[in-house]
Amino acid sequence: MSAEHTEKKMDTLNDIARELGVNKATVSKAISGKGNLSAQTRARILAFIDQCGYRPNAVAQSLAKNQTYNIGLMMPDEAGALDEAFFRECLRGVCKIASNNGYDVLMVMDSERPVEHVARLIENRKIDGVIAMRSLVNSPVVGFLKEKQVPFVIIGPTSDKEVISVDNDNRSACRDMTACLISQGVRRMALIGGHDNNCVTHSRMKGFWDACDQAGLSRNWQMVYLNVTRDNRLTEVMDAVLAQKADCIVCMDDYICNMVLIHLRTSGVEVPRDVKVVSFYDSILLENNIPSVTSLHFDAAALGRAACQKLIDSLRGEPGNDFALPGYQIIQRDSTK
Amino acid sequence: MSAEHTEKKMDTLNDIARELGVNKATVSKAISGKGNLSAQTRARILAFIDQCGYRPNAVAQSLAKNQTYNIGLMMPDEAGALDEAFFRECLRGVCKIASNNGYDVLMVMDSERPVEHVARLIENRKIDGVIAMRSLVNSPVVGFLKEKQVPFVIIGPTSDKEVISVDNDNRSACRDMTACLISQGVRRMALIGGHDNNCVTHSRMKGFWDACDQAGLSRNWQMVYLNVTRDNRLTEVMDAVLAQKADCIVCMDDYICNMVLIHLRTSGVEVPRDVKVVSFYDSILLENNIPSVTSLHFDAAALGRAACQKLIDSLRGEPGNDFALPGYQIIQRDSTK
DNA sequence: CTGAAAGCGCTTACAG
DNA sequence: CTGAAAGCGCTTACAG
Repeated sequence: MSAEHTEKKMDTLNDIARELGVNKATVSKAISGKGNLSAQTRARILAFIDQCGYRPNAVAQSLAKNQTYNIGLMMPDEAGALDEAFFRECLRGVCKIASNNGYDVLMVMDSERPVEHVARLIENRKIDGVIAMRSLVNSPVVGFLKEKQVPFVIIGPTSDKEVISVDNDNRSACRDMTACLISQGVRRMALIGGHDNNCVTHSRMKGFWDACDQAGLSRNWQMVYLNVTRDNRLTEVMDAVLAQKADCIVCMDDYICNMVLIHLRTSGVEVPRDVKVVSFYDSILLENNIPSVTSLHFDAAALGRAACQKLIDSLRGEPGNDFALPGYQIIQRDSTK
Repeated sequence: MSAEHTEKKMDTLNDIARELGVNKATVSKAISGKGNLSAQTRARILAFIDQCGYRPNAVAQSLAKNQTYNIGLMMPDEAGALDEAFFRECLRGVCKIASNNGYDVLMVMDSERPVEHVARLIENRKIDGVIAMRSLVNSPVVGFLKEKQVPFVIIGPTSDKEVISVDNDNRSACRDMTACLISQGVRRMALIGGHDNNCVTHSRMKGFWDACDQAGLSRNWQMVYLNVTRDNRLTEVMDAVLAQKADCIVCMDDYICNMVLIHLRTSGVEVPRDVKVVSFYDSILLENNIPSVTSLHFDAAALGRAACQKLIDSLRGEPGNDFALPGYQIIQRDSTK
C-alpha cells in the first residue's frame, strides 16, 4: 500500500501536476468538478490520484475557501443530573450525518465558560457552524451566536422564531401519555420535575396540563413540584404527595423517577398497587426496575441526525428541508397495570 | 464591544500592521514571542491587539506551521453495553486539558469504519494526534497509527511497550477488592464477565486470580464465566452459580451486576443473606440499588486528563512526564454486609 | 479546454 | 531590532 509512497511522495497538488505534466489548477478542477475540463483529462487525473492515494490538504482548502468543514458541538456539562444515554445517542446521530457530508465534529464541553470557548472557535475560524444541545432558557450562547451571525441550530425548545431548532415534541408526547393515564382511571396526579430553568421542564408541564384540561380534570386536584434535583427536596415532596393520596406519580425524567422508586420502596409503598408511577423519559434505569416502569421513549439519535442535517443545509444555503420531528412511543410497563 | 469593529476591520495581521505602521512579520513575532523584538514595540503591538480584539486565523497558522492544534478522540460505538458515565467523564477530562493547552477535540465516532475515518482525518491533516478510548485487543486502529507514525495515546490496557497509554490499574484494584472479600470470609466466588476480546476483561480476571493465589484459595473452587453479554447466557450461568453454592458473585462491570441483581430478585434469592454481590465497576445503577452494591470506583475524568496531557507532551516532543495512574477506591456497601 | 497568476492569512529563515 | 520575501497547499477569476 505504501510502496509507491516511498518512491515518490505524491502529497501535494504540485507533485501530481508535475508528474502528469499539467498545471496544478487543472488538477484542482478535476478534483472539485468545477470549471471546464475535457472528460478525458479529468478521467486521467482522477485515475492517477486514485492510484497514488493523494489526499488534498484540508487545511489549505480551508484557507483558500474560507470554510473549515468543522462543526462545533456544544455539550452541556451538568454531571449526573442528565441522561448519559441521551447525549451519547445524540452525539452518534450528529457524527454520522457530519461524516456522511464530509464534515467533522469539534467538541465544546467547557464546564466553566462555554461562551468564551465557542467564541474562540469562531474567532479563530476553526468551525463553520454550531450545534447547541439542550440549551437553557435565555442561554447567553444563543445571544452570542446571533450577534456574530454564526449559523447554528439548537437541539431543544425555543420560542425564538429566528432560530433553527429541532426538538422532541415533548409537549404532545407528555399530553398523550397523560391522556392515556387519565383514560385508565387516574384522577389525582403528582407531577415531579427538575430545574425550572430547563426549557424541557416547561414543555413537559404544558403537555401535562393540556391533557388535564382536555379531559376536564381540575387542575386543582393535581400537584406539581419542580426544582426537585438530586436529594434535596425529594423526601418532603414525597411525604406531601403520599399524604394527599395521589393515585399516580408522574416523573419528568428517569433520574427523578429512580429516586421516587427508591423512596417508595423503602417506605413500603407498593407500585402499582398503592400508587402508579410513570416517567416522561426512558432509560436503562427504568427498563430494568421491578416493577418495570411505564414511560415515554424518544429517539435521541434521530434528533442528532436532524440537527446536523439542518445545520449543513443552512451552511450550504439550501432551503432547509423541514424534518418531521423524530417520533416518540408510549411504552406501557408494569408500573401502571 | 463591537464598536471599533464596525469602524475598521482588524481581522488580519496585515490590517493591524498597516494601522501600526509596522511589518506584519513584526506583529507575528510580537504575538508568538519568537524572534527578537524590542520590549517596547512588542508591548505597543500587544496593547493594540488586545484593544481591537484581533484573533489570529487558526487555519492560516495551521497551514504555515503544519500543525492543527486539533486532537482526534476515538469513541467506541458499542451502544448500551458500556458505561455511559465513563465516557462522559473521560471526555470531560480530555476536553479540559485540551482546552487549557489551546487544543480542540475532534470526535471520531464512526460505527462502521473507525479506521477509515481516522485515516481520512490524518491524511487530510485535520488533526495532530489521536486519543483512542477502550480499544479492543489487537485493534486495527493501533496498527494503522503506528504505521503512519501518528502520535497517539490509548486509554486502556496494552502489552505493546512502544505505545503510550494510560489506564486504570484494573489488575491491582480487582486484586485488592478480591483480597478484601476473602478477608471477610468469602471462599467460593463466581466471577462473571463480558466479552473476552475486551482487554479490561483480562486485567480484571488477572487481579481476581492474584488475590486467590496470594490467599492460598484454590482456583478450582472458584467459577469463571466470560462472554456474558446482554441476556444471552445469563440465566444458564446463574443457575449453575446457585447450584454450586457460590457465596459471592463478583461481577466484572455494573451492567452485568445489574442483570445479576434482577435475576436474584426474581428468583427470591436474598442479598447479602444468601449470596454476596460485588462489582468491579461502579455506576449509578449500583449506587441506587437496594441493597446498595459494594464496588470499585475509578476516576474516569482523571484518566481522560492524563491521556490528553500525555498526548500533548508527546506532540511537543517533551519528555512525557509520567503520571501516577488515577486512583481507585473500594466502596463498601450493603451487598457484602 | 488549459495555464499562469494572484490570493487566502499566517510563519520563518534571511538581509539589512 | 525591523523589514522584505518566500513559502505553506490550495482555489478561483482571468487570459489565451
